[in-house]
Amino acid sequence: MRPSEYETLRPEQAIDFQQELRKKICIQHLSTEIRLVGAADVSFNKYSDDIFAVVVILSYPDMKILEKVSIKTATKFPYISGLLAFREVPAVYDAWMQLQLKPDVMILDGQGIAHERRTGIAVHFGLLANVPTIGCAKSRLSGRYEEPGNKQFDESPMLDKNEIIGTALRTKPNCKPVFVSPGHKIDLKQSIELIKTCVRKHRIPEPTRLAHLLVNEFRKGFEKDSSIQHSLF
DNA sequence: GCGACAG
DNA sequence: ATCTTGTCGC
Repeated sequence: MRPSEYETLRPEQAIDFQQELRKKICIQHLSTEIRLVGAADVSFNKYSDDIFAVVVILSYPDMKILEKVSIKTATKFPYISGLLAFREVPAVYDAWMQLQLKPDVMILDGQGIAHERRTGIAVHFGLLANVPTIGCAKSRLSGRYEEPGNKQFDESPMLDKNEIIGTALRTKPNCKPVFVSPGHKIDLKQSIELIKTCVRKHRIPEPTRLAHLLVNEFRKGFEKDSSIQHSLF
């Protein structure tokens, strides 16, 4: 099924689709050298079906932006906890297809296998685009965990049904941890290491943080001011 | 039945 | 996620 058809699915059918995706999950060591890291984020306007998406490609571990693709489309699928991918992946995939550079690994804003059916947005996108992915979420969806220590890079495993599904990672002292879990074609240990390497001065790792800033900047460029909105893009 | 609930 | 100013902490 194509991403553009997701909006035709009812929640129950989306869950069935996830059960199929679950059979294809591939969590393994990534042996290729990582030189390019990508990140995606989406943004919305309240009460609107418009959805804005940005995918950025950064050099690794330098964290310099090498490419950016911004797109604006529409979404009918509502936000439902556990079914986030059906709302956001279509737009991210549109942007992905327009990239000149393809990253060695992509970071998605949300969970990887740290999901009730192990099919968070990072797993979903990784299988769709056939690219290694990591889920880096700002909050927990499923799984239990002990609060990690308060020193930088202290971590604590996320457990669900006797499985380690991710790690709560303290990227900055006195800041809430981020929740890291592998999505596709990479393992948890490598996922954590890559996220650590992408952290600079902020709680959120650079690729995701920049994608977030860029997509909001892109969205705001469409705000009411018909007189100049064309000259901006 | 009640509480939890990525973005 | 979005709506929003000042404000506390490093």
